[in-house]
Amino acid sequence: MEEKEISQAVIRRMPRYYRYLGELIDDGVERISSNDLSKRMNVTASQIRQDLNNFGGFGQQGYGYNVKYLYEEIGKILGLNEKHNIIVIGAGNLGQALANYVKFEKLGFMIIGLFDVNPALDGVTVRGIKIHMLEELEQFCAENQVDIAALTMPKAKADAIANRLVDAGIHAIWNFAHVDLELLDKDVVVENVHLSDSLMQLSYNVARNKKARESGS
Amino acid sequence: MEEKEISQAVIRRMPRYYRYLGELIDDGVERISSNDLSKRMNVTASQIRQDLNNFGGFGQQGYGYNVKYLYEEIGKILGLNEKHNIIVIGAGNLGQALANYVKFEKLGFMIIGLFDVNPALDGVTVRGIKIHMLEELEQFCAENQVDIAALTMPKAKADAIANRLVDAGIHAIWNFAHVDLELLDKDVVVENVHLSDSLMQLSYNVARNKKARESGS
DNA sequence: TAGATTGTTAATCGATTAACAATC
DNA sequence: TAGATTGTTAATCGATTAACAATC
Repeated sequence: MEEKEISQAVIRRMPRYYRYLGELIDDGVERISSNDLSKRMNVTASQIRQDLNNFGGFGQQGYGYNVKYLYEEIGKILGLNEKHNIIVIGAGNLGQALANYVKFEKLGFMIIGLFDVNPALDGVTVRGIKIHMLEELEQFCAENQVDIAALTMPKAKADAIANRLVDAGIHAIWNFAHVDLELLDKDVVVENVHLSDSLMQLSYNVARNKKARESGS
Repeated sequence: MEEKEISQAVIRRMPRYYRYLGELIDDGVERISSNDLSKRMNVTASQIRQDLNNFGGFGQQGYGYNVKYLYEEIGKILGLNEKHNIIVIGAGNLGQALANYVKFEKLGFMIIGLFDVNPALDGVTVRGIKIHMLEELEQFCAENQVDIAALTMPKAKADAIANRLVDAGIHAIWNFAHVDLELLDKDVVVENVHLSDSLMQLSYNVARNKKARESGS
């Protein structure tokens, strides 16, 4: 039963394959070779074949890959064959933006509740999703199947709430707070979205690009 | 004048160093060794020294690094010594959430305008920032110094608008639309934030973790 | 000076690319 | 069957870690 660990570098690329395959389906393309796909996606055909073969042989020699089949298989790999219930902690702008984003539902990620400390938001709904007070968190988790918690509150509170969530039995955190969560319990998956980090990376590349433009040209 | 290219793997880590150094300053710490920092950040001391030495020698043998100095130098590397003006295309939930996020301003990223096609939003302000109609885009760019454009509109429109932005002289795009932008002009820096990709990566790890828990325990 | 810790070179590890035999 | 294209092994490349001489 030894499962070989697949690197996160590979995992990070899977959603992109999934997206391109979805577009191919929309375009009515039935099959595609790793070579053709590599040209569209700007990666090497080798990488595509290596990546996919981490999970099994989805293609056929002399034929290539069946687009629809591969799309579905990658969906399964990414866990999209099951529904995931999400709660959002922090019903500020970002939290409400997430609640309003219908795209996630199409992928099977259902936002089933928002939580905040601001009494003015108590009972307010966003696209039909109710905002609860934070103190109801544990009870809500006991009464509902919650798979993922998205953290959008200020970083000062993130650690404490993350640990409350873990205690309430949640094993997955989508962290938008600008901290590295310190979770004593190791059995938790954290995915960070650090917007300001991303903006700083862009800023670095802007400066570098500008420099190159000024000297290079 | 040959500039050695620094890998994006290194660049991606710089904002994290910057954040930890900021916290050390808040804690009143004056100096730190790569070894102590490595323990806090959960990386190797070797990596810290290698990363920093891409940009120069900021430390001192037998002493370590001066926290404040290193913080400022990394800030400069990331371009935070200059102000950056941002416009946001798409004044929906996400666009407005970005406009409301004061954190960016503290880092020198000023959002100076929002753009949308919805006439109902024309002239509305978000935290004092005005929403313009999309057709005013070119004129706005001509009259204002715009450094970065954040794209938060539906993906169908993203490519066309990205090219308009490039034509209007913008060299940096912070792309939240779920497409890979195809920009004919190569002199543009793009940073992607694909929230659903990130969610799918989390979903994969949830499934893997669950499997491990069920068999492993 | 002795001790500490950097900057940097060398060794290792992992990820990507190339090559090709297997096979549809 | 001949041609195409995969799955997979081998080669290369790049990134991370270890080691240590330089030096504060």
